[in-house]
Amino acid sequence: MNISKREQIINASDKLFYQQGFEHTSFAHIAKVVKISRGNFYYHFKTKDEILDAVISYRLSKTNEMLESWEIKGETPENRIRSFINILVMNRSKIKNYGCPVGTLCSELVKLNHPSLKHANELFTLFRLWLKRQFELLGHKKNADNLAMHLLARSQGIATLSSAFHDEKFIKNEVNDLEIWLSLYVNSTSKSNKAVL
Amino acid sequence: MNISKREQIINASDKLFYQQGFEHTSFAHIAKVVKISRGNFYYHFKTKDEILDAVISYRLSKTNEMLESWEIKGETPENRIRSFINILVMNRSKIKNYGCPVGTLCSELVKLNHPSLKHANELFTLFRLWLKRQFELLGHKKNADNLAMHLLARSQGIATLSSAFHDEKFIKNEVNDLEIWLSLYVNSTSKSNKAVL
DNA sequence: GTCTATAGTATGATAGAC
DNA sequence: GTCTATCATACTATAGAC
Repeated sequence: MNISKREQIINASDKLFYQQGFEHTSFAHIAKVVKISRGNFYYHFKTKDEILDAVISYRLSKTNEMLESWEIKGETPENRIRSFINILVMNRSKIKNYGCPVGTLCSELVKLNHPSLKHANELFTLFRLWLKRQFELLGHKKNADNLAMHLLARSQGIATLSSAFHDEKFIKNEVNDLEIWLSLYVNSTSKSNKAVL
Repeated sequence: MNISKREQIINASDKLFYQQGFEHTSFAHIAKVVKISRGNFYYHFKTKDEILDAVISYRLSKTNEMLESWEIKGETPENRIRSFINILVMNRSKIKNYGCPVGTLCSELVKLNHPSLKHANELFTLFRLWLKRQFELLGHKKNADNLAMHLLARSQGIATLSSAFHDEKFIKNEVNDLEIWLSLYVNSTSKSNKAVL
């Protein structure tokens, strides 16, 4: 199983951008990991922004795969949403160390006023639309997008504080709350539960 | 009213670190804003990390002042917590553009593995302990710290998504939910409301 | 496709004149 | 206290040999 140099670069960049941030990661650093010279680098990517876009595209396709697998695996919308909530627990160690890969990338690109922010944002939109559909299937037609955004925001906040305080246990506490929150929205109309956000 | 060059540097850095991020902001950039030469800079601060620490200390003292004013102004713990929630609305324009100054700084320092992360974290801790005290006064003795962390996380998530989607309206929606959430915790024991997180 | 060599720029930081 | 000049380093990026 041979993996192309290009893919190796994307994989390494994906990891490094997550762990060290985009700007802080240099060509030299990526080249060192992939074990190619800095000069050879430019055969594969002309600019650093090109790598960023490739990494975002890579993450988008991985995310799409994940959402599709949840779609197949989860028998009810509730179970599918639980799959989303559970990535916080599954990745708690990484999140504690580096935060959420989507949220921290977008935050950085916002500050850099980077043109690829919109591209990175598609990662959020992917989750947003997927969650929205699940909530619609639960009967929350009008409220679905708000609920999706609410759940995304809760997840982001959990990731931010977990990494700031370097606290894994906090994730479990909050995920527990999230699951209780979700159960209140299962098999209920959006009207009757408006107050329980 | 003369403001010292040192203070001018701290003010400018505070703003620039917030808007552009710490690493992305250079001495040259700060010097340009303050209108001093890059060389003169080193009379006031020996290293860039020294400025960061000064900025964090500055933010800590400003935050302390704010919390004390809420303490005096707010007649009930509920009102004081509402003051906290309302900074999201008050600063919604800045938050939309640059996120939360505390959260985004900590996120960046986490990625940089920067020694001043602990110092920056004191900003979170300041809010955390203050909120914890308010929840204790509301009768939630055992749950107070969890509630404080929960509220902090909710705020962080709101700020992150608002800036990622460049959406101000989302802040108002979520703040509305937060206020409903808070009202459920006013004059109630922690037991009876455990399920309404 | 991979390498070395190197250009050009910006950075953090220092020395010393005024 | 403020300035100019300068250094060493790291970076993105290019040119050209193999």
